[in-house]
Amino acid sequence: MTGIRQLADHLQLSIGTVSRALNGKADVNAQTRERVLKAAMELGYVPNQSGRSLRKGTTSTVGLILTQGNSLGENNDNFFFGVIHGLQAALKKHKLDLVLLLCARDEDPDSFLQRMVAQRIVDAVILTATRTHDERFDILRRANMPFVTLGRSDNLGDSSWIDLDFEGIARSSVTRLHERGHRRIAVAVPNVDANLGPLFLEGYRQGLADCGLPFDENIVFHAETSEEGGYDVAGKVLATEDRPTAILLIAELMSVGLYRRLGEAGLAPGRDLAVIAERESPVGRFLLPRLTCFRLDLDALGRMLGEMLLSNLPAFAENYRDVPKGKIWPLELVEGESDPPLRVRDTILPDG
Amino acid sequence: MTGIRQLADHLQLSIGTVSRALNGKADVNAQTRERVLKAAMELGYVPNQSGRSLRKGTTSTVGLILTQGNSLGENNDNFFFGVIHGLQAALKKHKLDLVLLLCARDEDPDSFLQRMVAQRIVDAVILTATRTHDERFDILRRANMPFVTLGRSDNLGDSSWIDLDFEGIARSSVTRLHERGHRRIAVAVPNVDANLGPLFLEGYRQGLADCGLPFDENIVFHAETSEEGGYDVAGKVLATEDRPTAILLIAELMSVGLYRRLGEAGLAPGRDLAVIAERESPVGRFLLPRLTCFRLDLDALGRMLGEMLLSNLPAFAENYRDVPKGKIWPLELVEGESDPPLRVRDTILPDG
DNA sequence: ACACGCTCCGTAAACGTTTACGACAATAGA
DNA sequence: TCTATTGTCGTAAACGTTTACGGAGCGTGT
Repeated sequence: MTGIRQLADHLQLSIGTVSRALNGKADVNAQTRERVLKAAMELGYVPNQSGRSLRKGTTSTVGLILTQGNSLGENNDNFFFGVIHGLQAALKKHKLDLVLLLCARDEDPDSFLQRMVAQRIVDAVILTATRTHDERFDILRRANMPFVTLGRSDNLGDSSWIDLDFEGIARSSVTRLHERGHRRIAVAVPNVDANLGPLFLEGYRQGLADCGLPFDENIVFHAETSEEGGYDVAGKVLATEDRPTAILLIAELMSVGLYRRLGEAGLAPGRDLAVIAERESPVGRFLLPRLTCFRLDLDALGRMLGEMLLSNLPAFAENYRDVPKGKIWPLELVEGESDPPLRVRDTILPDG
Repeated sequence: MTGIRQLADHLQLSIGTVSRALNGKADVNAQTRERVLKAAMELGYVPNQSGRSLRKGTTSTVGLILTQGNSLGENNDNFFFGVIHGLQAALKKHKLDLVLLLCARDEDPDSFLQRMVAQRIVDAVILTATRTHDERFDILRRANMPFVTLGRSDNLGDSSWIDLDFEGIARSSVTRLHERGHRRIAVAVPNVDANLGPLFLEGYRQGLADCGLPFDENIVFHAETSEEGGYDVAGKVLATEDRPTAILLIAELMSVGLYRRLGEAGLAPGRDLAVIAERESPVGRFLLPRLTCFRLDLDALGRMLGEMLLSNLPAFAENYRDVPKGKIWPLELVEGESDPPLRVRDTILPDG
């Protein structure tokens, strides 16, 4: 274990000078700085993080809080790793490291967060899987811990956030399906307290209103945002009287279970039930028929999330003045074959 | 921010006594300990991690190293979160925290690890996605950093490890398919340097030998362990002369792409090509036909991984003497409908 | 010759803990 | 009564850094 002490001894310098040389301070001779840098490289010296952060009062790491079961692991997994890539890129510019803090399944997310911030193991955090009303914001504000969120909430205050345009995609999906001849469109939303559920539903209602279609809560289904949830929803759809001809899924993974359930009933996705899902994924791309869904630039989203965070850190804020406080992230339709125009069967469609 | 100083002042005690009280040392009056604990709770005091770990020389956190693209994110995601659950349970008993350290896509995994261990931000690490020959072991040993690996390698030395029984499942899969009438069985292995590829292939060869079947490298396919990889493999299978009647997949996600490609060709998985995949997943469970695959107790695996790690930490080793050094983790067949007995078509099968 | 500024470097304090050590009182043993 | 022991607590050093401060050396301008 080579510390700054050993390095200084080896160089016949004081540790103060060595430290200043390594940290790029001005008052050190260019030549000796070279010597120090070279020796540090040779001896494999890396500053001890505990000592450094104790003195500086800052750890140079930010934490991405993941709550298992609600945001990751069970269902929408690959989403985060796309975001993380952009996030790391943004943080890297200022030599900030990212660590993932995973709340255990049996631990309360709020007290987990409390523990993490009190320990001061990170300088800032990124929150995901926001609830409609989220107490974690208060915890962070009390602890004076900078943060941004991926997801909105009703008590966000003036904190920074990014969220997907759930209203927009639900609304435009309804319109699209309407244009394709569908008059009875179902929707599947999560059965847990996640903020995106109400938003998606709101867009759905707006879309119905746009098209002059009635809202019927009998075809609003609540389910897990997983394959299993999709399977269950499909079962309910099949059991519905006046069966819908199309459905909007809040999570693309649901389509897998839905496809299966339809197949068991001898029905074909697309032909017998049009499907549009919230987000593009490798699974949806390789289903048959290919899933119609929405795409977003995960990398760019992650980068902006990182920049938002930086704009909240006093040390870097000056470089990020033009970063917005909040952002509704746009998604782009990816046409699959899962929502073809409604086939006219034995009768002419009522209004067209 | 309330530190131990404020706590001590508030209690009219010295910080030494307060610290000893909080840490459960013997030489402190039971009554004053109560007072301290109560006050700490009220003031919301949590020891500063930097100060604590600087003094103790230990951080009470272990790091799970994830290398994007190779182990997580792109493909086999939900696997890790099952393991992590058990892992956290094991570590929690000794108040150790788990952080996930995610190597950025554009960073070299080796230097990333080097940086992480040198900073001493964690006391120990868990390695995943082991390569056939993995230099990271040397890095860790040089740095005196305890570690365990999820996956074997040829230079493991006497380090602790757990790995899935890739040979076993490949071998038994071949036997199973042979019993069901298949004589020409293909296999798909990863196209990157991951240790599991050769192991899977070895089991495959053993299985062929057991059944008296010839090995034909024309039906050994190398591909990404993803949906896309499965799609590609299916294309190659279809283009093979003397087409195989069954295939073994190293990753369950490949089945999605494979199913699609078969569907495009008007063929049905199971009926026209029997499929067995390495691991159970929600996706496989809801495909049609349901995937035949192998199940393992992820939670138990994670727990054992945690215990192995603890047995390598001097502070806890005594409690974990009976933990083995290495373990080949067993998997159990889950029968789906993707590998039915081979239909006899116009001819009787050669040998029965 | 003197004052002054500049460059470069060493000194030492500080960050928040833990812990070895010693001090003191009270108790027990003789 | 004297000594030894035990229980409880305060003191201060230590962990590895960073950084405010001061000082030595040297050149420059007057």
